[in-house]
Amino acid sequence: MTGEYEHTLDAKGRLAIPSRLRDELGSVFYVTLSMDRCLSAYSSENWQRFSDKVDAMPFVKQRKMRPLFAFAARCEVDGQGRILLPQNLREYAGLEKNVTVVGCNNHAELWDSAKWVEQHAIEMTPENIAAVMEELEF
Amino acid sequence: MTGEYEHTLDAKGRLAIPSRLRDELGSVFYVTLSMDRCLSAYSSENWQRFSDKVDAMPFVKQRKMRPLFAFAARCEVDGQGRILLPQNLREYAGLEKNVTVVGCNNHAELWDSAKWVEQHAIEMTPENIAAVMEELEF
DNA sequence: ACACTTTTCCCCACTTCTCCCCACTATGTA
DNA sequence: TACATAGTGGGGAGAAGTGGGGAAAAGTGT
Repeated sequence: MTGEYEHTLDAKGRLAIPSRLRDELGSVFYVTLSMDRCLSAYSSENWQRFSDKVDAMPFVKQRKMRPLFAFAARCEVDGQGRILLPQNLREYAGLEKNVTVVGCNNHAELWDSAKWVEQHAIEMTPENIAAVMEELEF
Repeated sequence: MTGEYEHTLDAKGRLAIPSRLRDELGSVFYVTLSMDRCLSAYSSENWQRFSDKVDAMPFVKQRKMRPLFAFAARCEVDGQGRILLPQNLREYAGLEKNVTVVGCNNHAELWDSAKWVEQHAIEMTPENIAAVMEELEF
């Protein structure tokens, strides 16, 4: 998944999924918390893989993973390609009106547009790109 | 199982099961004690798996598991999707009126809403989320 | 054994919210 | 210009959650 897409959250808390990402996410996918006060969306297959991984962990470790499940939402896209984003997730990520959807290879991230602009400014410098490529050994 | 759902315990001690979790828990499931003064609900299949696991343990260890069985309740959901929660379990978890049901991958947890808010505040910080994701390597 | 209380369970009624559908606009394409 | 696709907004049917009445079942005491 690639690209950044600016969308708006309507009064009912619905968010349109960019058509470019719709195929890759599928008609049912999962949204949960992520770092930096953003949300991550995973396709059903990736979520299942993740869920199985946690299932195989010892009990005490499973408990630490709780927030990722407690705040996860199973989202079904409606006829217009939108999902209904639960309130608690919107609050966590500070989503009000303008939301930027960012393609991140195996998942998509949802950012408050203003926050994304800041993050974006940090990540998009030639210095940072150089550092990234270094790390990549590509 | 995912998501957090706020519900109310009525005067008769009945608790509505969130419709999103109903399919996964089934029409008959098991509720027992858990850590942090909360209750855990397991589907019949998962309860069986748990029970088998304990069965395979040495005798002395099995004895230590006793409270989990002694206080477990077999719950059947009624026509309106509710269960009747035994008094002793309600007391253990301090459930009075407002209950939060939390989806935790392979089980659901029942919390007094006020207690959950505290727990929630600890787990939901970006730092904790970052630590969890690190551990998971996902 | 009987009456009486308490608990459990089934049914109905009301309110709220989710989800489905239709309509409008903007943008891009032939 | 006509057409298709993507994104946005809103109305309304139906589901979900909540509360309460009353019959059946279980427990208690005389």
